[in-house]
Amino acid sequence: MESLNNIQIKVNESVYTKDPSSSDLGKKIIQHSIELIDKLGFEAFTFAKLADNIPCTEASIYRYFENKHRLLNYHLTWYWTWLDYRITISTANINSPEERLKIALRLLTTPLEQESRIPQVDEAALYRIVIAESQKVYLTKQVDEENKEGLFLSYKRLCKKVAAIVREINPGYRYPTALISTIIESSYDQCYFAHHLPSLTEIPIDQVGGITEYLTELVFKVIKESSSNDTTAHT
Amino acid sequence: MESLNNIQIKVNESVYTKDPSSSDLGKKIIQHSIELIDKLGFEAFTFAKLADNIPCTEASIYRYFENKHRLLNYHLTWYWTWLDYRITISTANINSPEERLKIALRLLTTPLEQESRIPQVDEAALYRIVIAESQKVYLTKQVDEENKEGLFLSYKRLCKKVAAIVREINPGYRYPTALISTIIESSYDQCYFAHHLPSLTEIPIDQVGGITEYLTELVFKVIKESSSNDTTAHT
DNA sequence: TCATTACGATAGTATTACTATTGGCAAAAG
DNA sequence: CTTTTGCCAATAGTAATACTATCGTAATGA
Repeated sequence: MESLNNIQIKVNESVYTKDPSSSDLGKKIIQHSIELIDKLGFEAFTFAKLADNIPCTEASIYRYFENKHRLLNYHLTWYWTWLDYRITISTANINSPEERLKIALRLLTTPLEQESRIPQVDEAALYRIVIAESQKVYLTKQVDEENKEGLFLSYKRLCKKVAAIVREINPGYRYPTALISTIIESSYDQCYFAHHLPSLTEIPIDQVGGITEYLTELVFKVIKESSSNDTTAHT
Repeated sequence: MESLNNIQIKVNESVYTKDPSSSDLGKKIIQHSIELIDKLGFEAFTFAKLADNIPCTEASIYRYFENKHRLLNYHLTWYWTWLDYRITISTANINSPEERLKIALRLLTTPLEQESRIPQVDEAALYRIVIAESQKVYLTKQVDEENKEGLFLSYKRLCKKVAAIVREINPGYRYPTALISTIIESSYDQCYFAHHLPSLTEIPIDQVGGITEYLTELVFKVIKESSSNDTTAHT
């Protein structure tokens, strides 16, 4: 239950050059970069534009983050760490693994609202960044090195934690981690599709719990113990 | 069965400025860009480097494609159109919708090998591009405009076609299109994870049919008619 | 033969993604 | 009360990127 210590959401040191939570400028970088990445998209976002917005100099930003990729990683790491924390506190003291899984799935698949106890973070904007940009953080030629540096630990921890609940419910299911990583990615995909490519999904934008319902139903059907299984793939 | 006409795999006109299949240089652009994008990754790939490789001038490439995004779109459109075609011919004359779905899922989730009847296309490299870069084609700030231009029709057609089989098997299932788009994206994700972030999946790199097996089992469990359903999400 | 198209060659521009250096100011240390 | 240190602004500069524009010529085709 180590995530309970992270009330302030500490991000892995290898993500940044200098800890942005340690200074005023650092906090402004975080806050303004969320707004700007959300507004411009990650491709069009640059440190020069961010510096204009804060305002400060480009060079100062480079003292906190090696490049804009690391900054994106910071935001996602923060988000996944915070999710992990919320899942931990929401499932504590609940015995039924089915109930715990339902709670975890709801938290995993529900867009952030501005319920925020966390000040100065526009959580709705952060969630839009997660939806639209999160894959770009590992779909690069530097994945393997960055993985060695530990830049994806928060995501892995999150998957692992929820997969463990699946394993509790049905120890015989062969793909718990794959299932949970599938669910996380799908919740982002389906949310994006609902907004931009609606013919790829039945889930409407406005229906709040739509994605949660779709994916919760999916997970429970998939992990339910089946008497016999006639779906072996190869012909 | 219109896809049977596309034996040459025609790509939607709005993707390119000038049809690359109409000239030698165009074909070289296609062929060399597959190699280069695969080698460098889409971010580091530039028209200048492609021009050096072919060799030709940068300006000449701009006569075929407005920018590198459109070129990526071309490759993915080509791939999805070809997949659609292969699914069509492989499922023709098969009565059982279950059997047709299994075939479609196998084609959707299996990496391309160099079985190629299509000359001068490095299909293994193309498949690596699909895995690592396909999301980047719609995760941009220009999605909505590009969608209006019809740049994602091939993908939508593919989803729709397979979702129709799902609907045949279980007309009561509420999310056939969402399920298929989930499957397609997941097959790319899981393949990528297996290679670069193996702790996010149980599927090993070397096991050829692993992803197909995982996803086929998942789909059939999900669409199986269930007598009663106690997995409504909200607490 | 005349017009078109295809392409190469060359040139130029604004922006991006950095790196490097200098120097001021404020807080902590001696 | 100094001195050091760390933090940041200001300035400068660079190679690469993502284009756009113009001109000339060879081949194609009607």
